[in-house]
Amino acid sequence: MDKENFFADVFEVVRQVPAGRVTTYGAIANFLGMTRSARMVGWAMNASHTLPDVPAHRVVNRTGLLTGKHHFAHPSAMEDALRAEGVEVENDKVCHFQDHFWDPGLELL
DNA sequence: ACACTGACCACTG
DNA sequence: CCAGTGGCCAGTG
Repeated sequence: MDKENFFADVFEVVRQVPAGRVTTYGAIANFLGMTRSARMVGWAMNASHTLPDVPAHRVVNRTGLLTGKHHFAHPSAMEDALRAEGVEVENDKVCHFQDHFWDPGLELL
């Protein structure tokens, strides 16, 4: 765990998220021990484009809202990708979010 | 070197 | 129940 590996940690966790599942910034931050730094997690996702296997579209806020959809190549890319994986998205929000929620510290651990 | 911003979350009133 | 405020880390102007 080096100083610069903060992003790598986030990317790695996100990379472990199975298709059809969604996680939250807070869950990742909490898993890394930075519950209060959830903002950093989202900001780290900004560098996710540097890696090919970082499904940022599976990362949403704690309400299941696709907050970062506007940061994708296309605004609809996020919900489109989620729908392609079987995740129901309505009004830029994940339906049955609780059912699709994937906690790294609960299932990954 | 200082200040502001950012794909957020939790607590308090 | 809804609104407001604080906190965290790192990067950029």
